[in-house]
Amino acid sequence: MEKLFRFLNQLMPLSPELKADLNKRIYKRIAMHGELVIPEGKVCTQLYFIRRGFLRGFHYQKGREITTWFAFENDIATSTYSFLAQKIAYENVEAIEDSILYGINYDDLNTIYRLHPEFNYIGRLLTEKYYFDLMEHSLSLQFQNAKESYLQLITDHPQILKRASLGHIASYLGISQETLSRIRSKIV
Amino acid sequence: MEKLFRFLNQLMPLSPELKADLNKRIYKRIAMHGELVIPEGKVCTQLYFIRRGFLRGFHYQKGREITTWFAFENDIATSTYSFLAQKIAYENVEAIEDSILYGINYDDLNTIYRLHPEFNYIGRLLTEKYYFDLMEHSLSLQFQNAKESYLQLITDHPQILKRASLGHIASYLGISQETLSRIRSKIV
DNA sequence: GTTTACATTTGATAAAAGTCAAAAAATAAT
DNA sequence: ATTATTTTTTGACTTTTATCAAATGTAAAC
Repeated sequence: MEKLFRFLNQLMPLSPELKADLNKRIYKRIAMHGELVIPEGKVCTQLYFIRRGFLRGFHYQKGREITTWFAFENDIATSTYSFLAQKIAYENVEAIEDSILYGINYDDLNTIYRLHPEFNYIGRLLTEKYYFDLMEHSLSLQFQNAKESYLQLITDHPQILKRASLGHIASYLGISQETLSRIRSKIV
Repeated sequence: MEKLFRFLNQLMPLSPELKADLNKRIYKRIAMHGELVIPEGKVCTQLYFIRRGFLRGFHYQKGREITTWFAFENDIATSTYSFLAQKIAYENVEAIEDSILYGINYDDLNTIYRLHPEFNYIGRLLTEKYYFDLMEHSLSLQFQNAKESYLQLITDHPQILKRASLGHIASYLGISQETLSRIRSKIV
């Protein structure tokens, strides 16, 4: 848990009381490779900090899996829309490597926000960070062709390339797996 | 300004002091149709609430304009990445209808956040809202074809359809203007 | 080491979307 | 109203990407 506090502390110094209140409510969870950390179909109540490992968010569209994000060490992961809006999730979260997570549930997090209004600053900052990430992904989808998107992924997110499967990467880039395979063969 | 306070108040009741501090720092700006409200190439220091009108965000890619968002009455608009990260803007904001805006500058907004930590809650809430909007747009770009994206725009954002030009809408959907025109002719 | 399961590549073909150029339609300016 | 300007549509053609099917490669399980 030390690593989570270091992470939060670098965003904003945490008071001892805030630290204690967080400590009381955060729990540890292990997720093995292939494990569905958050399932679709019900309201997602858990938010996770990734201490170690690799997760992805995906959902089904016309019978196929669409991966919409990847998350690593020091990232926050949840079924975002469902967690924030407290509506039924259509998004699944899966561990694609053995992972160690620190979790907090929705009500507990809101209790923290209520008891420590300054914690909203961290909430705002993290939401902004993930907004930027999404913006980057979205721009790549909007005006780049398959090859350009792939090249950008190579330079901006080599981690994803190394650790995710071709199929997951392809759907993340909004292209078919065959197209990605062909692009890759031409580049190397 | 009454309308802005009503908007904020419905997110969280504003204390009289907060209201006064906002009042001191918020100014009014008129932007005419075609006016560049925020230009690229320098750090964006202004955030606007749209009292009335219609704006779009766009940037240039391979010599062409790419529209990434539209914003209406009761929306917040700025060159998002530049404003939040205080980095050089690559995004322009243009009024595509005569508009009335309420603005605040970056330092003043942060003064508000400092003097009134609870205002971070509103900041978090609004960031989350725009995160959802972006997510919706991004998903549409990722796994829908041109026709599906257009049909979704018709049902989800008829306002955009009515008020934006074909070229703007096409680039927003990530397709060429000719393709959009052909799709439209087949549907009607 | 062989079998089984799963992931990736390759080939042939079809569908979707882009490009360039010109015509038509809609708006704005005089 | 007429002209000028901008926006939208249409046509011919090219490029990109998807799809389906099969082959190959890789890794785990027995």
